[in-house]
Amino acid sequence: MPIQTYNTLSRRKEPLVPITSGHINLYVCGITSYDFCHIGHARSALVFDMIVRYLRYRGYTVTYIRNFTDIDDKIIKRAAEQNVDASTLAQRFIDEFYVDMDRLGVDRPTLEPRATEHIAEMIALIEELIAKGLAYQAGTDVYYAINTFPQYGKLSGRNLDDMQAGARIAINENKNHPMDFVLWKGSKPGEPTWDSPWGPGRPGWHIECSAMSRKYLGDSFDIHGGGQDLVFPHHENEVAQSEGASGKCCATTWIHHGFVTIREEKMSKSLGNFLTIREVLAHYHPEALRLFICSTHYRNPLDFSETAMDDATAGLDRLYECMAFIDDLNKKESREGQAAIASANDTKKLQSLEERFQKAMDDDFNTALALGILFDGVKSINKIGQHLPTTAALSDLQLLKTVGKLIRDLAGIMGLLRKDAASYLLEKKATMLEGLDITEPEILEAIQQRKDARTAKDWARGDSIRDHLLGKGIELKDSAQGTTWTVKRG
RNA sequence: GGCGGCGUAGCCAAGUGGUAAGGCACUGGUCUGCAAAACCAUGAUUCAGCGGUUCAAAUCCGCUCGCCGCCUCCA
Repeated sequence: MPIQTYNTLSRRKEPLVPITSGHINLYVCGITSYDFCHIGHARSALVFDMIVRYLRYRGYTVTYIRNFTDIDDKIIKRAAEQNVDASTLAQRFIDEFYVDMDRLGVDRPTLEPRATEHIAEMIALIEELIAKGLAYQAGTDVYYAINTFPQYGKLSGRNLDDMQAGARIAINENKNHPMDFVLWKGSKPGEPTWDSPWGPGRPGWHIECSAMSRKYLGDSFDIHGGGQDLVFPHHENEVAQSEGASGKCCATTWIHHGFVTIREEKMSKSLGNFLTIREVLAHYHPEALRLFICSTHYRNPLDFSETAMDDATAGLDRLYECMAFIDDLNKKESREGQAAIASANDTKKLQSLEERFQKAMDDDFNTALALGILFDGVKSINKIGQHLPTTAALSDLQLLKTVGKLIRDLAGIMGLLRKDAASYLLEKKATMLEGLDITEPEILEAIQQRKDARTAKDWARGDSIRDHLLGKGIELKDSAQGTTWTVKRG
């Protein structure tokens, strides 16, 4: 049973059948680099990072191309405001983008081409379109004549008549048809320019992706991805350009992810209600953001809130605590003949975990369900761990360790559990401690005092020390191995 | 006006014809001197509402209500 993916083009789930067996060519529209990235950009990067990792886990080799738009109106405008040139501004925010991606642990794509490095390819493509009668020059601009592409609208599911009824399109005297879009714009004084057969100018937004996807992946490739807002006009126009030029289907499958909202409202630059990745990471662990993003299906809207991030953090802690328990099993004594604790039901559940995970992910990358399966595994592990005797059965230990490693590997596809569990918990403790009015030596001192009091069976004094710590945000846990402490959540 | 999506327990969220995963929160129990953590148990006779198809519907069809996105730069 092949992986099923929802295809925007056909509006349904379809089996993913690569053009070249065993290999997936993927092109994703990346950022326009003129500002810090917000968590909507993070969703895009994380969703496709997950998809690529899953495809590789399933045995495909993947060529993953993600571009940078490093020349565009917004970049020019922002650069002018800041009195720097456009390329300097673009480079600065590409650098900042990498800072964010590295903190999120996003793997680098195979190639990250930039628009400004592919001007020649774009010019060649525009010439090809003109030669085929699909584009025309008007003054110093070149436009795509959408009337020449009968299938225009097939990706976004709309037709020209409907769109004109909306009539939110500014009239441009140069265009033959109001919906024609620009392939090349003649430049105004002071703007970055490149020479072209139509005079000095710069490329329109859509042409870069057609030129670069074609250069690196060929006329036809497997998956083209991006945010839902790119469906129209960006991807619709890409289809017109690429398929107009090649006469072939450009991408078999189109994958579009949903938006991040804040207070149920789409987060966007124009609304000014966006949160940058670094603002979020100042308060939350990168993996908590990843877990949050994987907690719903990639096509659904996702509402960002403190509560949601706290929930995600609690879930991540639960996963790591389980991993820490598994790691500690190495110190545990075992014996071959010891009766096993694991019930038949739990054993069965744990043994089928990978199969269930795959089934969930094969169904259009259902990370929400996949996470549920991992948590279910954690529950079974904890249950067995709860009843493990001092000298455990070898079979129990083997089962726990095997499944623990499996959960870690599978969670890794979503970018989770990539840290050493003990380090994660220690770091977390240290970070949380920073915000509190107490230091670790003070806590350890208090624990020692309480221990002395308890040894003397002075429960009242022991409890008062514990309550005092709790008042400072420190929770104690007594166990056979001694007393440990954690920072109270919330 | 056109196109598309969504509405499942207090919150988040799977489930697209066979009798409601998982997480967070809450409550009771086990454990503990008392706690905490963990575990166990409990929670929707029900999936926005109303009708219809079916032996069977959260899942299919119709209508109603509510919310959201795209149609303009946008992940």
